[in-house]
Amino acid sequence: MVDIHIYNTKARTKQPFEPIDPSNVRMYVCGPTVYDHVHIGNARPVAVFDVMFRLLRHVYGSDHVTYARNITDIEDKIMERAERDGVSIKSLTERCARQYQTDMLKLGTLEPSLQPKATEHLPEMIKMMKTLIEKGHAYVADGHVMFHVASMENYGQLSRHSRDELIAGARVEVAPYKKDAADFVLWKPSSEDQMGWSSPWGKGRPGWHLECSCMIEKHLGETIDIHAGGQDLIFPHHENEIAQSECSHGATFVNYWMHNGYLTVDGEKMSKSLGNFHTVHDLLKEHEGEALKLSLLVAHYRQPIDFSIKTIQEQKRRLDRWYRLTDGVDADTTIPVAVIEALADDLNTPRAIAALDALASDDTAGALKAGAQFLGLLLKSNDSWFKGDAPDGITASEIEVLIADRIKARANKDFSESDRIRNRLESAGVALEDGASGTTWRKAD
RNA sequence: GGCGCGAUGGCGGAGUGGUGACGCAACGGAUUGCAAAUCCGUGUACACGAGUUCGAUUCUCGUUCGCGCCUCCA
Repeated sequence: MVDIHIYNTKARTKQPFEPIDPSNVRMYVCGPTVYDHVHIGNARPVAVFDVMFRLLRHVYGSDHVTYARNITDIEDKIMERAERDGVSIKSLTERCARQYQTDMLKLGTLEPSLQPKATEHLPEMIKMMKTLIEKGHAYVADGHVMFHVASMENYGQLSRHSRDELIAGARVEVAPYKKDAADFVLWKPSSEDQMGWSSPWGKGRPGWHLECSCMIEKHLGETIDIHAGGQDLIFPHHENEIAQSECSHGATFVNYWMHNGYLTVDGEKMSKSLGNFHTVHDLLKEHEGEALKLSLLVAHYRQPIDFSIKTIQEQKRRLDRWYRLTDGVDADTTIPVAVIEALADDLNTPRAIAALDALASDDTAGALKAGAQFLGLLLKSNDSWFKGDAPDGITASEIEVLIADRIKARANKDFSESDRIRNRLESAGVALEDGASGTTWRKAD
């Protein structure tokens, strides 16, 4: 049995991973709010924790891991966007959720076991709020249901923020209905024309944190093994999930918290206002999904990544090399130990990739293929990888005709004609390679 | 202000108390009509200053610089 070690945010240290139930290891990852295309930063946790999912399946068996990744389809930004675009909330969220799932699959990630949606868990949310009110952890004020932070002894255990610090550092105006500046919203009132659900406290909608607590409890149980997401979620999102869940059921909420580092562009956080915003959807038009995914895995997940197109191109070249080497080679039936060991050490993907590079030679191509495919790479045929859909403006058969003409010219030592044909193909985006077994072509980079 | 993270060669990026991971780029060579692809070869990197040590890029302290979070952003 492989020993997995995980850096646990709760303990701020690397710990051996011991599942609650090896026959059902449970992991939850915070997914996107669906109101637009997701950006490449949103894809980082998806790519990273997909590797975790694969590793857990490898170690505990593919039928013994449950991985849930939620879709947040209730949020004020959704309402604003739907109104701006004049579309219904439902059509907006469903379209975006579908697009998200399609794009993530193109990155070569596995489909999670479950993809629960907030809108499907209103009864559970109402039930949790009732429990929290009964137990004195929440109160009703001015149409809101608020979580009362002071009612929880060890609030702040994950982020290491004390309630006092929060109040001292508060940057926003304290809403008048709050008993305490640190209190947060479980439920807020909706006007007639806003999205909302009926509840014992009137028509309203849930606060952001409540859905994750409820979906985890319903689908995975009161205590789960791994909860993951971006570093920015540590506070307030995950801290408040802990508060809601542990105060409502009393059990430990999560044993291992994993948080991926930020992805920046030119050293700055990606944001629309800075104009450095790259959506996965757009990137997939220009770049291979596998190259995109590898770009997200070349750095350790807890390190920041300064994203660039150059990185994608570098990873494309690495994959080109791996594809050439493994052409026509069957993948070994076992995954290289070095790859598994690297991943088991707190998901050290750079080391796993280096291990694959070390296997990138003719006599270990089968191992390379097995290891790469374990990560969801090298899954295409070489034809599809190098040729893909024929480049714009020229068909594969036209290319073959020109190659045949060029072979004739070369046989006649008519190199000016030969080069003319090659240049013509090059300007059409086709690169030629004269190998020992003849001339082949591929799409130029 | 509070909490936390980081600084490795031209670039990306692991790791380690004592032989320069790995990849990209660059350069030289082989191969090629020329290329491409491939193969062989080439590199005195660990922000700065102290300390601990036989020995520090790795441990400790300090400095500088950069970044994130502090109520709804992965």
